[in-house]
Amino acid sequence: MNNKTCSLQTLRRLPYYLYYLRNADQEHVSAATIAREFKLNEVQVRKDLATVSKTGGSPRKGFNKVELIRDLEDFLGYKNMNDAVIVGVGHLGKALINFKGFEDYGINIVLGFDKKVKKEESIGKTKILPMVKMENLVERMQIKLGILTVNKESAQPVCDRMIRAGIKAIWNFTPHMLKVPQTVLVQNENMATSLAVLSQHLKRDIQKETPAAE
Amino acid sequence: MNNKTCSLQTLRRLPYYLYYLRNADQEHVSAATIAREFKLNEVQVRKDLATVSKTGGSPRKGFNKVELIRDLEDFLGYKNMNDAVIVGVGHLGKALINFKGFEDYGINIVLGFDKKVKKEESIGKTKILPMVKMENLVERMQIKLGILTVNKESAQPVCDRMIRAGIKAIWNFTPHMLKVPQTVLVQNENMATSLAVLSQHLKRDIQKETPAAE
DNA sequence: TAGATTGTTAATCGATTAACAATC
DNA sequence: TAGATTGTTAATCGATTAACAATC
Repeated sequence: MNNKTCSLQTLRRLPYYLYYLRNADQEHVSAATIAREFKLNEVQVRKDLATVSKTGGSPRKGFNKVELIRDLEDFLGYKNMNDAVIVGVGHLGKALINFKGFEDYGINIVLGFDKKVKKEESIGKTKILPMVKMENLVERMQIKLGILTVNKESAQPVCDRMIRAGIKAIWNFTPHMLKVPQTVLVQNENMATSLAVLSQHLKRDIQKETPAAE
Repeated sequence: MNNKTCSLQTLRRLPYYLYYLRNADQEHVSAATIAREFKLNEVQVRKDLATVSKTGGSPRKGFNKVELIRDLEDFLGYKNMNDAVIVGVGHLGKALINFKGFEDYGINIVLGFDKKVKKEESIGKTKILPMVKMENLVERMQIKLGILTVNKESAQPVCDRMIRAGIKAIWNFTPHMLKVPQTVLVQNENMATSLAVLSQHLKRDIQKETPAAE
């Protein structure tokens, strides 16, 4: 069992490695190759891999791809599927439900809830139910992961309800900064953050024409 | 004109401050208040604000809300709207086009392109056109920002076409690691990264029941 | 005035990078 | 064997936090 911890930075890089490995066709992959692919420092990748790999790599060859994939999946907890519910089935909610590929990340959206839904609907294999059914089902099915795609006005009240029902981790797509107890983790997927980086680049772009001397 | 630069970390925090201020109703806001709201260190917020604020805050009162909002918007480049195109109008693309609120971040999605679209369609005010029209229009309208929501197989080729047409910043929603020239910025919106943090929390959760002694 | 708050300089902390020995 | 590659210890770098003087 791999119980090592790693820094948040490392944790964020790991899915990239995993994606690369899953699409690679060599039998062995070296840290140097991965570093080149993602324009990262070689030592950094080596350290990252050292924390997740159980067998370690071999000099001259690198890491066995299949083993390393397994170790990454295990470390990231992708092995035992996490059931998730999604609350707020608007455009974004629908897009997430339709997104093929969550399974690759150990996520299984089992149910959706929306206040506008009056009686059971379906999107693919996912059932969409009225909000009133939420607490009961989350509790009974012992679901720990909630995806929040309601509008910002409903964000906090809906979040509170999810937590009361037993949700332990919330993937928050609203711009609202949720107030939660310490035991609950909120992962903000904040568009504004990315946009800030992009606008900044576009803004500076004009000035970059004349690079600073020395 | 505010040409100061700031660290990437700071840049990422700024949109949060802006959101908070836009929804605040006091006339003055102190760094301490903001720090409390986002559970950040007070000095950190003070420093962040110091880099963007032109007039600075006043002792005892804090920052004038309206001025600070203006300074943040200016610093982030939200003042002069960035026109953007979106390529790939599937579920996610549609969700982004329908997302009200990009205007708050200085982004204006003017056109969408999709290979499945044969003749002009519309989603709200946004026109969706066939892929073949892309290069020509991006070039003529001098659009610098592209949102990439195609499937991973098309990601690189479509990205190349966008760059050839003059796109300088790409908001990449595909899991593919795009290869781009140095002058082009790619901002990855990678679901896998967030999911890694969430799964990790859920996985560790079980072990946390018994906290380590000392 | 007193004290809340700003802005800044110095200390700390953590993550990245460099250097290098170990190994197949 | 030689050398590519791993894994680790030490040095560097940058960001966060602490301490404090300035000010309304």
